[in-house]
Amino acid sequence: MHRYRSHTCGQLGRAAVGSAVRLSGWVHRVRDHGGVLFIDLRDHYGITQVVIDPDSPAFKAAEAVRAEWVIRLDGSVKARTPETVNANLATGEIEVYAREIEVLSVARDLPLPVFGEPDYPEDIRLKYRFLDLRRETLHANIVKRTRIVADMRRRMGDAGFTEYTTPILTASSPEGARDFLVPSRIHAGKFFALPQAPQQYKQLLMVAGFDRYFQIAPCFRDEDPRADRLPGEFYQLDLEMSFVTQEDVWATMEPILRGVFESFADGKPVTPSFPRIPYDVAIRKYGSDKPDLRNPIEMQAVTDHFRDSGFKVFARMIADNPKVEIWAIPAKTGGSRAFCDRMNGWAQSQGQPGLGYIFWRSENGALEGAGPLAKNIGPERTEAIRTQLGLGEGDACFFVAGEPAKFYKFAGEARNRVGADLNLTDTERFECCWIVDFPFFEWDEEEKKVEFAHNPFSMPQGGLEALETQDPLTIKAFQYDMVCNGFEIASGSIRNQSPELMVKAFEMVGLSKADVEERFGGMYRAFQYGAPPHGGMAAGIDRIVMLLCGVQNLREITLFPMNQRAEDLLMGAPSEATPKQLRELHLRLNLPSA
RNA sequence: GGGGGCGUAGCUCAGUUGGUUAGAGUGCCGGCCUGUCACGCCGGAGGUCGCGGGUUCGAGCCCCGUCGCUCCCGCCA
Repeated sequence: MHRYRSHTCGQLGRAAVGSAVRLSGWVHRVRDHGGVLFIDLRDHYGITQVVIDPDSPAFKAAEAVRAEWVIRLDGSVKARTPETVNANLATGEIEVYAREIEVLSVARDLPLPVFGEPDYPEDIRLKYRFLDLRRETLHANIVKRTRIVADMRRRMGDAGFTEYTTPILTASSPEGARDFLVPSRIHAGKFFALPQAPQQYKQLLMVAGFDRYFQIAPCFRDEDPRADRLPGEFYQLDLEMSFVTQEDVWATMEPILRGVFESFADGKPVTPSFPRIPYDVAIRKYGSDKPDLRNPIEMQAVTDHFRDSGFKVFARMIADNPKVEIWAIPAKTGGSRAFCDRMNGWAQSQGQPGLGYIFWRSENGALEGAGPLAKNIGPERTEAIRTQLGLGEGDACFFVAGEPAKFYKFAGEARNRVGADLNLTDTERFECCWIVDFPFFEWDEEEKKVEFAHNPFSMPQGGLEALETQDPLTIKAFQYDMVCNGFEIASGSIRNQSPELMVKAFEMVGLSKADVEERFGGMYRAFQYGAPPHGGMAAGIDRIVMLLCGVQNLREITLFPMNQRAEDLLMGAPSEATPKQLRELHLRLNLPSA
């Protein structure tokens, strides 16, 4: 018999009854009845109930074991009597009667219980991550994550992609996030940077003639964390294709990512065909470039109904500024004063003056719009708004006014809140879409100049001619995101591989040809020696796994995450360097004074 | 860098208007218990009320500062 086990703790069932087995695992739980004693033995695969009778030679040893000790035991499999079967356990039809127990490793008092998974402070969970990871939920999430990544690899391979690895020690990129720097010993005073993404490498791979690259790529950015953004490092399903239009990228990647979602959604429906929503439309309908389409609410402009109306606040805003619009957020089933007041209060807590509303009720058998706005604008205009939005008795509508560019974000949040509070948002599904036609440039209010809206690598729609003739702020890019349930899960573009076009685009944001050569020297050089048209995207693996595991925090799907302050409490990173290390790296510390 | 929330037993939390010896559940230790699977019953240990200062006859509670955790804004091409 094997030194440690003949079976795993998740393996034994009715078919094994009568056989002699050897199991090893952790003591999950002990139930000591004085006479008979039960041990739930746990390993990666499951839990098996072990029974130790008083006449068993193992009884004395069994009385001594404590939670999370590692033991090996020999025993025989017996069927449970019908009334003692545990339907909640995969092995619940049997139990193992132990005759010998060997303690392989004892455990001190636990700083973090495994059994029961009670809520524990984040710092203790991270310091004792090896215990935390034994807990069923987190353990299962990590396994699921690995299976999702394996599934992505398989689907990418099946679609003709090949995985190439790119350097981890690379050059600092001037655009984008803050880099992690690694000092060079050989080159005094110079630094490598960890890649924020393999963006330039994958484009160079296209120039080098490798078609259809992909990589499960580690990415490093030294930015402050969020619940959906880990500090330091994260992973992308990164890919690039040559001789493609954006239609080709969508047609290739949509089935792959839909397939991944369908395989791991636990039966929840996934959008069968992802709608393609232009950026401008998404902003107007949903107030966001990452709309949650589980929420059926679509906003509409109702500016004309308030023009010259009795509601002077809005009417005056419209008259004074041609950019002002009034947007309506229809709220089916929200037609109560309590709900409308609650939304109004929430808006004020968000720093807004308030949130105007109308709600419709039946008065003496007639449908009537209620609320201060309805009174001010009168029944005709109220009815016109109701008709436009398709609302009825028991429904409500909220209004935001101003320049859309300034309020759309708040409107989008209000839309989310209405959908959630009224249970209009169906949380038991995955609703995905493409957001397309992102603007190429945007207006930088602080610097008072045009700036790249996303990145300087994407191709402007209309090419050189558009750059030369069009109002820059109306130029779109071949730039797209994939969005699921309100999260941006992927982003990509058709790249600008023309040196002339790159220089022109940079000139428009106030940079010179020399700047292009300095910032993207390798790539700019490459584009002058036969660059294929190419494009691709990168999907955020951590966020996708988070969605599929149904958790709100990336630490629930990451093996060894850092805390909010970007420290690894288990390994004690970051840590101080020795004087010798610093000397070799030609570094001297200049610490902030306390 | 800025803002919000939290900080009382190992853990989750309660703690009245500022008033006697700061409690419960859980975990831990000991005892009892032959069918439990969140086993049950009895007992015990366990507290710098985050830390420092202030107000007060008296502070877990009020005030000021500070530290830690967390969420958000900035940031994240």
